[in-house]
Formats: sequence, C-alpha cells, structure tokens
Amino acid sequence: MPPRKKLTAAARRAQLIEVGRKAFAKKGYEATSVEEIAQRAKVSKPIVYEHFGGKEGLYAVIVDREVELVVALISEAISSGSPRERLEKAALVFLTYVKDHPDGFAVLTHDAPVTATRGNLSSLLNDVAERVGKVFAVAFKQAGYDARTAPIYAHALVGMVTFVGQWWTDARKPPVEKVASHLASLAWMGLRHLPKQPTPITKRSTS
Amino acid sequence: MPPRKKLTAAARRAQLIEVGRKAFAKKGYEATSVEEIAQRAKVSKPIVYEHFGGKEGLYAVIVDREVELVVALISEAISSGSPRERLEKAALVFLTYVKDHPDGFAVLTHDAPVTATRGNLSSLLNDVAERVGKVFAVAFKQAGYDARTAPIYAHALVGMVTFVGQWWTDARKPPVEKVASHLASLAWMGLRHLPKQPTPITKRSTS
DNA sequence: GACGTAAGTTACGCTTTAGTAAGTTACTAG
DNA sequence: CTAGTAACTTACTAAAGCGTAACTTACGTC
Repeated sequence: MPPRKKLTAAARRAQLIEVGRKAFAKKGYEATSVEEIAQRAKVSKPIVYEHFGGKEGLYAVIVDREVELVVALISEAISSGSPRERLEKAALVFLTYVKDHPDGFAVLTHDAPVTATRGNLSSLLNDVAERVGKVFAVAFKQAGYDARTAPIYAHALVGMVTFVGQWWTDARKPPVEKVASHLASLAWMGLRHLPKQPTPITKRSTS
Repeated sequence: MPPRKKLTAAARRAQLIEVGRKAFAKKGYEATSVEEIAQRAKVSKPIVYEHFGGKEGLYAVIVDREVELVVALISEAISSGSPRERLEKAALVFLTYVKDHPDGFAVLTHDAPVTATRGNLSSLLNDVAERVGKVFAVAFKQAGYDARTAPIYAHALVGMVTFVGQWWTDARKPPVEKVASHLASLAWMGLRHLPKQPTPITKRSTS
C-alpha cells in the first residue's frame, strides 16, 4: 500500500488535536492561527472547521482533554492513604504529568481565549486547592486550629507543587520521586526539621 | 480655567501607562488592541505611537515598571534578618504588592508577546527562586544536606507564596500579616508542627 | 491679537486572519 | 470499471488591527 493521502475522519481529528496542542503550547491561543495548525497537519484550513467548528472549538477540545486527565490523575492520587501519603502521591502524579505531557501542561499555562469562562490552569488549580482546603478545614477544626486559615495552607501546597512542576519542565533535574518526596518533607516537617534523606513513598532500586 | 483638552507630554504618557496597564491586565497582550487603549484614554491612536513607538513599546514600559517594583520590594525584604524573618517579610511584601497593585500583578500573570524574550511572571519568579536557591545551597552544604536539592525548596517556597497571592487577589480574605505569618509557619515548621497561633513578625494592635 | 509649536485628529494603506462556498480528488463497495 | 461518497482543496469575503502621512487645533508667549 503506497502512502495514503487521505485519512479517516477519526484519524484526522486525532492528528489535529495533537498538532493543535503543540501549536497552542508554543505560542498560546491568540498568537496561533488556524492556518498555521492546518499547515503543520499538512491539510487545508476548512478541515479544521469541519472537525471542530472553529479555532475555539479545537482549543476547547484540547483543554478539556487535559483538564480531564489532570483531574482524573489527582483524584486517583488523593483517594486513599494517610494525609502525607496523599500529598506525596499527588505531587508525584502531577510532576509525572508535567514530565510526560509537557505540551498539554504548556497549553494550560497560557492565557485562555477572552471569551472562555474557564479552562485556565489557575482555575483548575483553584478547584483542586478548594477541595484540599475543605479537607483541611475539617482536620483543623478537630485539632483546634482556626479553620478559616485552612485555605491558606491548601493553596500554599498546591502552589508549591505547581511552581516546582513549572521549573522542573525546563531542565531535567532530579527524578520525580525524589522531588515529590522532598516536597512532601517540606510540607510536613518544614525547613526546620528536614530529614537528611527523605524517604520515598515508593521504594525504588536506585540505591 | 475650563477643563483642559490637551495634556502635557509627561502627563499623557503617565495616563497611557495607567490605562494600558488596566487594559493589558484585563485581556492580556494579544487580545488588547491599541485602538482600545487609545479610546479608553480618550485620545486617538497615533498618540500611543508617538509616546511608545507601538504596542510592544507600551507593553514593555508597563512590564518593566512592574518588574522593577517587585524586584525592589523583594530585594529590600530579604536584605537582612534571620532566614525565617526574611521569608516572612518577603511573603508579606509580595502579598502587599498583589493587594495594592492588582492590575500590575495581573499583567505579569498574562502571556507576554511571543517576540519578547523575558517579561513574564514566570521568568521573574524563576530569577527570584534561583537567587533563593543559591542561598539555600550554601546553607544546605553547611548543614550536611544535599545541595543539589536546594532549588527544589527554593522554588517550592516561591510557588507557595505566589499561588497564595493569586488566590488572595480575588477574595479579600484574612489580613496580609496573618497570611504571611501562616506561610512562614508552614515553611518553617511544616504541617506537623504548626503553632496554634502563629506569631507575626511585626507586632500589631489586633488583639 | 498674532504666531510658533506642542499636542492631537482624520483618514488611509497594508497585512493578517477567522470563517465560507463551491468545486475536486482519492478511496471503496458493488 | 463505475459510481457514490467521504475527505479534501482552491479561492474567496469580511473584518480587525498595526502602523503612518498629512492636516488641524489649542496653548503659551511676546
């Protein structure tokens, strides 16, 4: 079979999503043109419109997929275990996501179209932080702390992980497990009582 | 004197910077048009070009001012005191900045123009984190910790403060001093050893 | 009150880009 | 081989937006 010239609708759709993700990841929504995406997919512009109705349609699909993915990963990670385990697993899972899906992550960090009400990384993380905050509020109340301060800690933790993830994107620094472990140590023990060698939640063969 | 129709060059320039900051804060660089800015300033488009040479010129001036301001504030905050005091002061100063200059902060959070090499909030914060990381590396070495892990902690702390700042923008939650104090507590003691009532670095008359 | 100049406007050219209408090509089933 | 159709292209419209050339108006000054 000589190289195909026409793809099935499903295959083309999938390809456009991939290409679009790369493009939006690089320049953000506004600075990326439909023409550009079409060219990279070696296809003409109307194809994009046939599949997604327009620029925002494609963007929406791409962002939605990433959001669903991240939410699923985080939800799974914090579904069980001790508080500390949950935090470490969440950090691990998020960092792994950033590592394995750099384009998707980049798309989320860029500005969303002005018309969109949601879809930013900020809004996603705020949702996560809010959920964590509610859990904290309960725990704080039981322990005799001021429950109104819970959101501060929740957002601090989410911000911590996120920003490390962003930094971690650029340069291939230490392995994810180590980083996640350090983050968990910081959150749990503070700088004052850092262990010399943080104990990873998952034992690895790396010494 | 009846209401003026013409402003001096300096006054108009200042006004355009203010108006531009608000506009860029709302929709980001790409989605904001020069026409729009001119209209809001009740002036015609060429005025903007006279003063700043173009859209990017105006944007560059606005961002530069904000970056300089933040850098100056943070530098001052971490110039002296114990490590913990420095962290708390830095958090306090940053949160205060976010509170007092919401538009400037918003501009920094949006995407920079594609042509720009720097000017993002990310790059600014990465610089800060890198500086902190170097200080940490020295301290880690002295204390017998792995100095290569220092950047993790540095970035974690910066991310912590930043994300809380972002969250704090929307809703007027607890006073800055409290928030900064909680952040410092978290960083120093960890969730495991949180004090019931964090002691603010600056004694206030509030209770 | 005339006049020089800083400040400002109108009206345009040109490029980019979102979106569409109408026609064309490659694959596939009989 | 032939037809039907799903996939695709060419060629366009309309609008938005950056930037500029040429002209006008208000203000201070003698």
